[in-house]
Amino acid sequence: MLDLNFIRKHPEEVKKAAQGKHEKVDVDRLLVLDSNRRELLFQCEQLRKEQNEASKTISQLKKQGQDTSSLVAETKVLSDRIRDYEEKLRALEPEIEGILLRIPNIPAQDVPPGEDASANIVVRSWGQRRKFRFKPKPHWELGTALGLIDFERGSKVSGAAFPLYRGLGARMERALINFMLDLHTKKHGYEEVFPPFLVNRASMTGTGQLPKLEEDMYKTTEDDLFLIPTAEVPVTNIHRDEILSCKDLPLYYTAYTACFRREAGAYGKDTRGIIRVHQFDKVELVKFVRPETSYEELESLLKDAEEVLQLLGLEYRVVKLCVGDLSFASSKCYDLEAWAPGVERWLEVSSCSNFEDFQARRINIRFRDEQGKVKCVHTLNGSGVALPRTLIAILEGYQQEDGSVGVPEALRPYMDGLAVIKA
RNA sequence: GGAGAGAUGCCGGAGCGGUUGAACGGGGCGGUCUCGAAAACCGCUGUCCGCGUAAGCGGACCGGGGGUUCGAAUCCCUCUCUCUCCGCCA
Repeated sequence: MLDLNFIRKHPEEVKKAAQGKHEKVDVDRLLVLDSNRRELLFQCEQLRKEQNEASKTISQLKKQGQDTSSLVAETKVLSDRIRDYEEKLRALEPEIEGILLRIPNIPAQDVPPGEDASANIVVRSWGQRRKFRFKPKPHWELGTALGLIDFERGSKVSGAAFPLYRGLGARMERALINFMLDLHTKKHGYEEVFPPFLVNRASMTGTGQLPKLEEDMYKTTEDDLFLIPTAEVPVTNIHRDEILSCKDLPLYYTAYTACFRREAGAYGKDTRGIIRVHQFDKVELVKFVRPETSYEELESLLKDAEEVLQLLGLEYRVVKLCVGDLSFASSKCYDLEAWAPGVERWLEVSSCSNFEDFQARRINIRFRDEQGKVKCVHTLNGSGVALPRTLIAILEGYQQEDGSVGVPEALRPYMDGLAVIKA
């Protein structure tokens, strides 16, 4: 959510940002409603003042044993008028709130212009392209042949795009999770948290998934709980409605969670393998920081995620998203894409964003600075990293001509020293 | 799932429907004292919104939302959460 004050002062900037992100919002309508609201509020508060004074007088008169009936009658009229105003205000607020919640965050200065992913900029690349002397297979062939992934039984149990990992496949999944959590907690200084996988509506709205993406979420209608599409939701909401001490900042959290996505708009896309699935594992990084440090913090968060891929020996590139590809809530975002030689594609395994104060304002996370002033924190998050596509990059990248797959050195301690997965 | 109790400021904890933004205690901050510290004493200790360049003025807030009333932290309804007991259960 943007600061209403800021929108009042810079409506054109807000409109431009919304347009750049392909969001339709009626900023002019908001400004009209807002000015109506303020007018009503002022009137209402004047009346309340009168009412407060009258009440005080009544109280005093009663103590003196005097008759108050005429003043009470007068104040009754006042009270009714106040009620009128309150009703008008109450009628106005949902629409204001509604528009406000649908206005996207403003891209940072250095975010490149552009309509879609084709305008994104590759900032850097890491690793060497491996030369194969045979045609590398896609992961679904490798995974099935080695008994790591059972697609048929997964869909029997739950449906399409619910892979069942088994044997060393399941083991490698767990190895990856542990490896990443250990790296982020022991080397990068994050606190490990294990949050609930179902969250309430307030949390979903807080981080911006609602109201926009409701149809993309699994939900339990009975209890109005949502299955988290990312750990960002529960972890960022840890500090909802809190005022932190400046001594607490910065806060770094890392969390493993399963993630659930209906992928409602994506039917028919990436149907094979585990590129796009309804349930997947992810290790997430979340930061709460002082505003003036958030862009440095974004760079270091990105590096923390990159290190995962480096230690796994995976070729990847860092992509800076253009305005048109930037998500609703973020000011600036880098994607990490790992190379998958079997499907011959760059796969997005991480997305690292700075939201500035957009989420913090929406969910009320602030801090008290050294002068005692209360300000919004800046929030950041990034995947560190998402598992299925990382697993793809490993299986396809480490495959041998005989159909076996090498285990990245960094994972071996988590897999009883196993170096090769053979049929 | 059944029965009951509760939710107040940074924390603990009061609060006959009428100067209660809220007693009292603790913590924190500032000051006096001290070479320094402790102790003691004094003062301060909220957030949001509106108007205003500011000082300031006004309004709201005692879990959330409604209601009764001239007036609600206090009464009523409802929701959420916490606790105790019973049942069920990984």
